[in-house]
Amino acid sequence: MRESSAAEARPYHHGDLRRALIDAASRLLEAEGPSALSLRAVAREAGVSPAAPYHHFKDKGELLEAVAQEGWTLLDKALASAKARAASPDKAINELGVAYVCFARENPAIYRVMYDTARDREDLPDQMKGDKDSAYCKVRDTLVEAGADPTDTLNIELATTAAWCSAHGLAEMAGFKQFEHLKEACGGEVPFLRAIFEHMGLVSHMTPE
Amino acid sequence: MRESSAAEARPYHHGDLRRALIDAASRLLEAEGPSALSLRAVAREAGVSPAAPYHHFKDKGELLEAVAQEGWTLLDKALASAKARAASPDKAINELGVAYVCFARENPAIYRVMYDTARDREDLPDQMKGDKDSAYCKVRDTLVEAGADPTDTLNIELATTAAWCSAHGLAEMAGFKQFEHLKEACGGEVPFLRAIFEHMGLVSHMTPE
DNA sequence: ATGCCCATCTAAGCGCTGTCAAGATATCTT
DNA sequence: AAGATATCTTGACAGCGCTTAGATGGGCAT
Repeated sequence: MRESSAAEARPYHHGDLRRALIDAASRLLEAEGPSALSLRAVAREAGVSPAAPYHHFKDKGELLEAVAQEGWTLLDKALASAKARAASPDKAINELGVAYVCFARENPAIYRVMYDTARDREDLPDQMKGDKDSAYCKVRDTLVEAGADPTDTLNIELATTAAWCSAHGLAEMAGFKQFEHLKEACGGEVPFLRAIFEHMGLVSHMTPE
Repeated sequence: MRESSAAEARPYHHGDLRRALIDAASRLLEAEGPSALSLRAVAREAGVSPAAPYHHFKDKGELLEAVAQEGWTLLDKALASAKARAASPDKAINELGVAYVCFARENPAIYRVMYDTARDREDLPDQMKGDKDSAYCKVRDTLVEAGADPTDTLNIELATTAAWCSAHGLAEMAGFKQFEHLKEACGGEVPFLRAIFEHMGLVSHMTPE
């Protein structure tokens, strides 16, 4: 009776059906889109009966939450490597933003699931907001490194929130074809994103000029 | 054979089932949430058989598109009256932003449907982007009135897009309970929104200082 | 090694869904 | 008055999420 730990190490019949289901769901999700994903299809993809998933997840929502968790982990990695790549601290925020949007654009289905499950609970996962080196804290620390006053916590939190919301809004809208001509005028999608983030002026309001 | 015009004036049996279905859908949507909305429930609410809606809409998606259309019209009105209320041009953009987010927070279900249907087609409705006095143009004009150079069209479009994305991101995230303490610290939801928009600095980058 | 326990998986079924085809009914046109 | 046509209903199909009951087989105590 040691399956109370976070992840069952070695289930019985299938090997690791929980893992297989999450993978199958991610696969179908990115292939068919979030609205087309059914629990039965996931079971089919994993080669088990339609009722099998219910021994590993309370319901469909819980499976999606597990998929979303994976997504937040991936996003965390993407942001970490973007921050490592950034040349100077005051350019790092916009680079984080670009990396954020690129992640969302490259994994549209999982990105959608991440926010859909979060909104259902009106609660962002700890992974994003709570942990010491979460994505949120990465943004906040970057703002401080860029010159924001670390003692003015309200202002820092507001700025971090502003940055996050901007990136999320851009991530959701960058796919609309109305912006195609703007992307071309900027010379590609990434330059377009950079230009938008510069317009948002996320740093200038934090530094004591 | 004059039903080819935008809205059937006076259909046969029901009176105006198309209208009644849209209203019923809006009602159920705001009451039960987007995920709980079924076409059959809409028909039930309108007092007709489950197949009746198919004489007015190709499928469920087309009904939702009609509901979304109503939403864009409502949003347009909200933004127009916010702009009329604004004291000075350089404060108007942030006021538009606050009004935008308030609309989304007061009509969460319809707001979701607006963007869900738009994303399905990767295409925003003309009502938002195309028309001469659409919501998009309202934001752009406000930026010009606040001092942006109207001849630099690329810059204006980027700034308008940046503003729109920021507002949309904020609208989607303002519901998360992680931000409750920030709202309290700011003295309410609207002051919180104002503070965030100020951090986004949407105007400062447009005016030639 | 045997036998029990229980986790895992399957089979079958419930009520729901979106959608369609066929038929009934009311309105418009002539 | 009669035919055409738009509207609405009935009945059906496949698929969905989820539940219950039963089959299967690995882990563990004896």
